[in-house]
Amino acid sequence: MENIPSSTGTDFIREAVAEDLRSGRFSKIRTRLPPEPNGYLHIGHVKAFLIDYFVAIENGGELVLRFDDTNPAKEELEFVHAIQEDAAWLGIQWVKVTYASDYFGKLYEWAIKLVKLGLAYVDDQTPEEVSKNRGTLTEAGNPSPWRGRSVEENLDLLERMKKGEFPDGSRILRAKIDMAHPNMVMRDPAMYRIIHEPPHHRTGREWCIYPMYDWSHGQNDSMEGISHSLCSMEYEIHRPLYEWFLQQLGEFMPRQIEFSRLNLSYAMMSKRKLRKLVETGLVEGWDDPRLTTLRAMRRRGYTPTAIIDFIRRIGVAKNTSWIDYALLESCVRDDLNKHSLRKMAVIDPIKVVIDNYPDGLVEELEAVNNPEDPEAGSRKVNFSKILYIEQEDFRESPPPKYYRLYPGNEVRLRYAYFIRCESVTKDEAGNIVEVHCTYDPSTKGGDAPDGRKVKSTIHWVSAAHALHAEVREYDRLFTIENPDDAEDTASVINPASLVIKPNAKVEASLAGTANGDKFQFERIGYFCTDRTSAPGKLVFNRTVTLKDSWAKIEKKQN
RNA sequence: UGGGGGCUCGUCUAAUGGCAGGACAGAUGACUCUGGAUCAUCUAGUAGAGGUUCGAAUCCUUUGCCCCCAGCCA
Repeated sequence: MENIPSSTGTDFIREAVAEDLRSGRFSKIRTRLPPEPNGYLHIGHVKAFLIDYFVAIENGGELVLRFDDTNPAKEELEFVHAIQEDAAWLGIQWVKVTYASDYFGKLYEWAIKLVKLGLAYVDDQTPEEVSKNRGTLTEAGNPSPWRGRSVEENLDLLERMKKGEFPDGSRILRAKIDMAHPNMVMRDPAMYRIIHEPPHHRTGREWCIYPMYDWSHGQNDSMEGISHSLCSMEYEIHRPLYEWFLQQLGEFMPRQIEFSRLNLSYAMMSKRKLRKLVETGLVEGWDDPRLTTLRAMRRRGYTPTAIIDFIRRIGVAKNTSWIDYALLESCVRDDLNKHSLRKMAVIDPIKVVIDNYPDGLVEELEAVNNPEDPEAGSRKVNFSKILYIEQEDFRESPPPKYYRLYPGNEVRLRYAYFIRCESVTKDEAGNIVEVHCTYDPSTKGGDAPDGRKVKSTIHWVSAAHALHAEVREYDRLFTIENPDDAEDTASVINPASLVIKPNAKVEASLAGTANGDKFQFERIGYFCTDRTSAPGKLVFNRTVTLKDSWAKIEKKQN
């Protein structure tokens, strides 16, 4: 996959892995991608995924995609497909796809082993009792009255739990560790709980008990021969338990290493809140281009290269960090600048009439496709007497430092001619309906033979040849940096996060564009063709704006 | 308050006892047929206090602040 840049530099995880290889602790690197199929992938997952992927391939190792499907109440087949599709789009490659549920049988055998070792027991307490007896952060918990059951009774009860003899919530299997442990995770953690409904999306009704994360993840890692189980910081306190289980079982022990998760400003990362956002219709769906799900970013026009570059640039560490959304945008601009074709598009048109240009004449002018890439070649654009330019590019009374078109000023029409504004015509309400200009025929192509300069070049389209289009301008979805913290999501939605421009005019070469095509509309920004676009009804999404230093100047002036 | 983790320019991140560097953001300028891109320059940081050392972001002591953990979620 050509769009996977090899990652550079090092970090504490790569150093640890290299050291493990040197010391012989592991001879082959195998990592795993552990998504739970209960939602769509978002930018937060991408960091973890790419660390797993790159750590594997940089060391000649391999990656296993393992779905963590241990809770039938939350997981759906739909997400199993969507996750693979999104991860593949990013360019991640795995040697095989597995499921935690593939190992339910073996895991059950291991549980029996622990019971026989006297290290696990069936607890009949209600969930409330279990919770109450766990103690608090500062007080030890109380042992369950069922903690002392015989191995035989535990074995019998576990078998019957598995067969479905008991209702949900009536019993659990717990590890017997230490109810007074200062780390709450070690206070006799639950291993299996009883769940009858709904049936599991892969194993159906075969099982009535399902393992908890702690009693599944490490065991699966071990069974699959994972060398490094890389995860986020919140699992750090689970590591003692991860190691305890495998030690008691005497099984192969992978190394768990934790790193800080990605926090991105203005992005919603909470799966629960994200789902609610979609379900309440505040956004168009999981691929609404304002979201930071992978499919939304794809629809917005973000590229795998840009996203991977972004992850590379933020680094890997253990600090709690908040990444500025501007960094992501910078990566997107970087990639798109190098690779996207330039087009002329006028989003808020105003009519320009070239008074001294011959009626009916149409000229074909040469326009460069991508100044960053000579191999992209050039194209022809039609020029004629009546044009559209951007409303912003004309001012009847210009502010200081405004170099664009205004009465008496001369500018260049990109790849065409120098024009000078002579007058404007207005309707009864005083709105400008036409800007009248004259052109200098000797400046054809954009250069004046007498060597005179203009301070500004503006884009344009020929009215007779332009295509009609709808342009969707996106901005950050939220008004606050951390929308996950907002009590009421609806109240922090940025009302200007989507502005639909229904009357855009674009150059004729855009006629055959299809879903996902990416362009730079010169002087405006990067855009891509939306999936709802059709030949007679073009729709473009704004991926990201160009940097706009005039907007900055103007803002300062106000 | 118990346990675990963290604290370096505004934001991320390097420096592994020896010149605190890079990126994004910001500022200024050069260049330009995109007020884009590019290039150059600048601004800006070791949480506080002690100590060890010729030398400390790094080692020690101590204080402060932030994050995570009391699901039969992952």
